[in-house]
Amino acid sequence: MKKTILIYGLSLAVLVFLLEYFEYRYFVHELSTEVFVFLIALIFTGLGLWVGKKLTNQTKIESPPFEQNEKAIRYLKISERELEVLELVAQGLSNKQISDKLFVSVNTTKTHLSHLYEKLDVKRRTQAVEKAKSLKLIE
Amino acid sequence: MKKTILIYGLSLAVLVFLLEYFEYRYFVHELSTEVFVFLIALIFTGLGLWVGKKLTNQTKIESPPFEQNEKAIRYLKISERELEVLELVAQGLSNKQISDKLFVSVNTTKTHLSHLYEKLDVKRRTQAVEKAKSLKLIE
DNA sequence: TTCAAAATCATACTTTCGGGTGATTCCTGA
DNA sequence: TCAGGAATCACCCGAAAGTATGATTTTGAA
Repeated sequence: MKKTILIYGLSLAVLVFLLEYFEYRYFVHELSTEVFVFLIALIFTGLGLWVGKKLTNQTKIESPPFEQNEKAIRYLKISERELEVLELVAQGLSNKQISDKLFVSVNTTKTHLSHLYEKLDVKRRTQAVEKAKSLKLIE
Repeated sequence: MKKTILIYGLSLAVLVFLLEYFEYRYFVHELSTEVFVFLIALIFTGLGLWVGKKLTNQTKIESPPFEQNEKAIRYLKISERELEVLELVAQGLSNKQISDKLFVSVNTTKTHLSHLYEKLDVKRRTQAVEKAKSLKLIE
């Protein structure tokens, strides 16, 4: 951002400097003035476009990255382990597969899920995933 | 987009026209040429920014709205009815609820789902939703 | 018109989920 | 030290989901 503005300022300065340096009056008068104005306009339209692109690109890069809603997680009192289970559920794993990944029994996974459903106020895993994503608890 | 370009072109034309009209040579020579060039640069930088904003705004408005991947749907030979079921599954509905919404029996819903799982190459509804979303079959 | 795909439904069976209850261990903050 | 939350596990039961197979009807394209 700062760099962009700097480059823009420098371009302006360089242009003015070059005009001075080459005694542009003589040079310019060999071209038609319309052409000269047109060139300046073109160059600075380009610069404007470039600057605009730089500026908007930054906002684009800032928004997409996932930002977990930790306040909601705290508010809903969802524990670490429950969140882990939730993420695996969202990946489409079965309770058995989740249990194997976390090195616990299926019963444990089911207990975590029960608590999750209660906290999220849902009845099924698909709803839990849906809600968790809308609340940005998971990606 | 077309309008934006049109306005840009018109601005250029108007500028040139005005220069002619006011016999700009005399006018301009009363200002220093640096100032004149600077003004032109400023105006067209602004125009460039404006055009850039218009153009990127369009891409911003066009990208967020969901764009269904119809090629994938055709490629996977997923039928209309199957897609409907898929959407309802993604909303966290049970087979019973889906059946009621579509006025068919649970058996029918299950049949559609079986076909879907085969086409999407998954085993469970949560996986189907996951995959369908990543393929942009559904929102 | 004919053929294939799509949509519908059924029956039967297996697996997975989810609910309920209760127990143990560990850790932390009052 | 004591209460409470978190994590762990078990057992049972019923509901939901998924698999397999087969059948009928509708529909659209060749």
